[in-house]
Amino acid sequence: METMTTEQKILKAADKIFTQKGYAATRTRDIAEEAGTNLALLNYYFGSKEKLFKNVVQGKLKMLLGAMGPALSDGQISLEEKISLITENYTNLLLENEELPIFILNELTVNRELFAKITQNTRQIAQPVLEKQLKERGFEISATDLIINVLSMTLFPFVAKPLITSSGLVKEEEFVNFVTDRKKKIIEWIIKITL
Amino acid sequence: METMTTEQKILKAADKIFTQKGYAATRTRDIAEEAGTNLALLNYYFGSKEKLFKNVVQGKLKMLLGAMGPALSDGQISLEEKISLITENYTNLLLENEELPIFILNELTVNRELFAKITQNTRQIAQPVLEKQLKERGFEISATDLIINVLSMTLFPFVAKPLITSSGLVKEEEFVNFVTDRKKKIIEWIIKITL
DNA sequence: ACTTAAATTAAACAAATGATTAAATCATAT
DNA sequence: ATATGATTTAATCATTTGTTTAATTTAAGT
Repeated sequence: METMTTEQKILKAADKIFTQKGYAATRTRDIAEEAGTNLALLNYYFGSKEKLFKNVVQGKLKMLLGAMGPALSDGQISLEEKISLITENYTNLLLENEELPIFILNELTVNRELFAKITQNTRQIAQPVLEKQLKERGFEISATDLIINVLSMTLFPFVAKPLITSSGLVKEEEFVNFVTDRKKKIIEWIIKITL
Repeated sequence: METMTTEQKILKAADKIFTQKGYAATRTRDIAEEAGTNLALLNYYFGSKEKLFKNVVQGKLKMLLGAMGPALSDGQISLEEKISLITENYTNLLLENEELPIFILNELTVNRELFAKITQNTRQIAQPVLEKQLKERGFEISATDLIINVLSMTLFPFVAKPLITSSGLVKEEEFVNFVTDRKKKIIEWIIKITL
C-alpha cells in the first residue's frame, strides 16, 4: 500500500484539498502536511502551487467529461441507451466524488483565464450523431436541449446538495437513495420529454 | 446618483467582488478600492472581512430563495402557474445575476460552518401544498422531484455556463437566447413529465 | 569505497494581507 | 465660536503564505 512515490502522495493530497476548498483557500502547507511530506517538495516536484493545481484540474476535468464523451458520438448506441448510459455514469461517478462538479464549475467561473489554456485541448462535445438520431425518429427537441436536460437533472442535485439538504427538501441521510432512485426516473422523464 | 453613503458603497463593492471571485480570493484592499474608499473604513463599518461577507451572502441568499419561496406555498396558484412562475422568476433573476447561483452553491459547499449560522433562519421550503395539488390531480411524481426538476432545468445552464460555452454546446453570444427560449420549453417539458 | 545525482529537510525570505492605530477632518448641536 | 462625536486618512503591525536556499541524507552506478 505504501508503494506511492512522494510525487504521487503530493498529487493525491493536492487533489483532496483543492477539491474540498478550492484554489484560493488552499494553503500549500496544508497539502504538504496532508501528503506527509515537506513543503519544499511541492515546489521541487511541481514548480508552483498553480502548476500543481492545473495538474489536479486536468485530471478532474477528464473525469467529468469522460463520463459523457464516448457515449454521445457513438452511432451504434440507441438514444435510450445513451441517456441511460450518461445518467448512470454520472450518478455513479458523483456518488464517489460529490464535490467534483461544483469544484470544476466554480473554478471555471472564477478563473476563466487559467482554464482557457486547459480547456482548449478539450474535445468539442460532438452532437451531429445525436442530432441525426433525433431527426430519424422524428423528435422535435434539439440535441443541445436534450444533453442539457440530461445533465441538468443528473448533475444538479449534486451541485446544489448543500442547498437541497439544508432547506429540508431532501435529508442528508436520504441523499444517496434520492439520487440513486432518480437514475431510473430521469430516463423515463427524458423519454417523455423527447417524444 | 452620488447619494450613496460610504457604508453602502463598501457593501456594493463587496457584493461585486465577493460574487465574482469568492470569499478566499477576494482581498479587502480590492473592495476598498472598488468602493473608492479607504481600507480602514471596511473594518470601521463592518468589523471584519468575514462579517462583511456574511452581510453580502445574506442578501444573495435572500435573492436566490426569494425567487421560489412565495409561489410554492400558495394554494391559490395552480400547478402550471407555479412552474411557470418559478422558471420565469429564476431566468430573469439570473440573466441579471449570472454568477449568483454558482457563488452561493460553492461557498455553501466550501464553507459549511459559516453557512450553518446563516441558513438556520432560512425558512424550510414548504411542499405540503404542492404535494396536495399533485395528489388531487393524480400525478405520480413527488413534490421534491418536481421542484428539483424545475430548478435543475432552469438553474443548471447558468451554473454550468462556462462548461457549456467552452465545450461549444452553446455559443457565448447565443446564451441569452438559449435560456430565454428554454423558459417556455421547460414548462412544456415539466408538464409532460408530470402527467 | 567513492562519486554523482536525486530526494529530503529545516530555515529563511519577500510579498501579500487582514487588521489596528493615531492623527486629522467634517458635521452637528449647544 | 466651541465642543463633541462621527468619519476619514495614512501609516504601521503582525501574521500568513508561496517560494527559495543551502545543507543533509539517500540511492545508484562504477
